[in-house]
Amino acid sequence: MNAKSGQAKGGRKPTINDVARLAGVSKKTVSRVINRSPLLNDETRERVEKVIRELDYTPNPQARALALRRNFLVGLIHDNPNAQMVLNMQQGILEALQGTEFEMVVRPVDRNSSMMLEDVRHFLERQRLFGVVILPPISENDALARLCDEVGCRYVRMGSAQLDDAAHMVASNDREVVREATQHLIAQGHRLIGLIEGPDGFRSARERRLGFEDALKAAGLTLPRSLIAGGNYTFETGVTAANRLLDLSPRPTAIFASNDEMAAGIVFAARERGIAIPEELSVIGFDDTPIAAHIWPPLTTVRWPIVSMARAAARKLVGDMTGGAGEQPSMLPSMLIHRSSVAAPPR
Amino acid sequence: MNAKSGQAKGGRKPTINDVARLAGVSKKTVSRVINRSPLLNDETRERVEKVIRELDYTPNPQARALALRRNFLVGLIHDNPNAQMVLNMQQGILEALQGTEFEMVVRPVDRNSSMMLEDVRHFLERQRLFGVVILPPISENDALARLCDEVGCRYVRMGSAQLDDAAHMVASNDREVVREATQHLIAQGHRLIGLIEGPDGFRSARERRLGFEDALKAAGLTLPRSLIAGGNYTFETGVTAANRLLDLSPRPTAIFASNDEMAAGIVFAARERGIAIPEELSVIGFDDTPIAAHIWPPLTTVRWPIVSMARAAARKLVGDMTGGAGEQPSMLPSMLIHRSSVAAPPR
DNA sequence: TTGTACGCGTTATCAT
DNA sequence: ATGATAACGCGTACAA
Repeated sequence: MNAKSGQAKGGRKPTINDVARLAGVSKKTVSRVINRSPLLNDETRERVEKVIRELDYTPNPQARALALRRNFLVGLIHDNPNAQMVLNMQQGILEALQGTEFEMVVRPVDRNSSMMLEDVRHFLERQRLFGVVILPPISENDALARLCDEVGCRYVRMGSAQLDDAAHMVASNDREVVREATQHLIAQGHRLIGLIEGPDGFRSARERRLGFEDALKAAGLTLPRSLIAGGNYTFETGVTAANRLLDLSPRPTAIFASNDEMAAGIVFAARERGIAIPEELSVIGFDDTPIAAHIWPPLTTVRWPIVSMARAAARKLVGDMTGGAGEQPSMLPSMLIHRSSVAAPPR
Repeated sequence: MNAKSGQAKGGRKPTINDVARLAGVSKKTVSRVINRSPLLNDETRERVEKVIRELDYTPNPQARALALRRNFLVGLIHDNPNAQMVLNMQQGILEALQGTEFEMVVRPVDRNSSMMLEDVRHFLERQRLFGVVILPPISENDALARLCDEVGCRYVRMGSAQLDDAAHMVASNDREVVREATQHLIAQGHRLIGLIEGPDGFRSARERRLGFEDALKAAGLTLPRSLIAGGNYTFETGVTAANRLLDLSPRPTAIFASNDEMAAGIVFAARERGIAIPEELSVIGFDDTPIAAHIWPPLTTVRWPIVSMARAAARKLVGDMTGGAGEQPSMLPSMLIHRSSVAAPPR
């Protein structure tokens, strides 16, 4: 006679055996209830579910992971330097995982490390994650996506454009919304508009630049190379790039920066030089991170629907398990947020 | 004859059985090698380790979790609204976990929810975490710490003062460093110094206020109630509180804010009113989040050693396992960072 | 539709 | 010091 023949007691948490015994069925039947097997007598199911409720039974995740050779963990792979963005993504993912049996494990990677792919492979193979959500910019790495496929790990990538099929991608319409933003500047009367780009090789940088160019082209404006400054998505490079643009003569009357950090750098540089914003210089950023609203003047910027995107990505990942939150969108629109950093150019 | 009698092949990852067979020992012996059992023949150990290397064997975490009734996961419990701080903590924890078998799972909680404790209990009991790191301000909740004890989960709390014994706490010296910061203002000649507090019930808010008062008292200055404004650690409450203080007559010539967000609010409010910083108003913040360096003028502030604290906390948690990074400190000092928001008062 | 017997990969018990 | 055997809690062939 072993311990299991007794009632669940002594602090021991109830197991599937306890449920089976009390419900007068076999383990397998309980297992079927847990896993929502369709071929089950309704009556039996209800009896089992009743016992589950009474015992407050929850399946042991470790045991399930071993048997299924798959953990109930969703990984978040990122190499994003922007804290607010990463945290918003985490929030979105966690919202989607709310009430499910999934947990989120975070895995930062180093884009520039030669070991990156090997590290991730090791991670995925060892932990047997249910799936991963990959944040930009590392999400643009196709080799990483292929690696996930190889090791049999589901994935959803987030980014500024459709880099993958709908099942594996949640994107925003960066190009379109930047075109809108630039058109807004043009509509205010600006003709000499500078651009601070994101780093080479980033899809987001490219999309935003394309949108910028689209707007100028549509308005019949030319874009001299000198009005484009390179940045690295950091505040410091924003300052440097802004200084270069503000040294120009004639000086641009407006600048679009590919993200808020760099836009904050513009404001900083302008302030140092005594250039008034928006009276003498209009600025538009991108992301709508808190800094955009907290500097002076508050920045007109583009709001990336980060939380919704992350939520959609996570739902896409676990959707089939949790009984379908239905089809998840693969494209979520950004929108222009009007604050106080844009005005008509000085006359 | 079952599959295991063959060589490890066909993409199957090697198991402890493969190692045992090839090394000509039993599973248990391999297990002893993995778990660094002291009672082992050196010769045997080396033979096993050689096979482990050759096979590139790694123990299956899911199986270990089931057998040990303990997952190799470190939880991060937080209710912190400051993204940069949370992400820095994550970074510190991950640095400590680097190269170990541990992963980090993130768990935000709602301080104000009546279900908070129940949720966390459920989480801890289900996931059988190895341990958790608890971030402020939820780390100040003693009931949460007791809960961890109850369910047999190790924990380390982070905070602004020693709230627990050294094994369960990593703190900073907020009170002392705020005293220093305030003394710096006094040394510049300020006599009318305002304080924007953190929210009631936060230990950090209390410690920082005490440090502020310490300095005034030591300098023989009085602190009229009107010079203390309440805040909520948010930018917006910083603006509101600053406006109240700046309406005073005579107006304070310096303000210490209990965090950078609120300090940024002061700068914002001053800018709206045309009050020049630091010429007409000196400001000191706390935390040294990026915003402090990115607004104009760059903020003098206190740098919290967040990453180091988190690293120490995580090491404290897993230290006994990973072969001891030695004793971890329970107190890490903050330091004053001098930038451009402090000057002598106008005469 | 339901149950039996076994596998998942590891650690623990108790021998020797 | 080492090994045989039984847990750990759940899923799955395959039989009934």
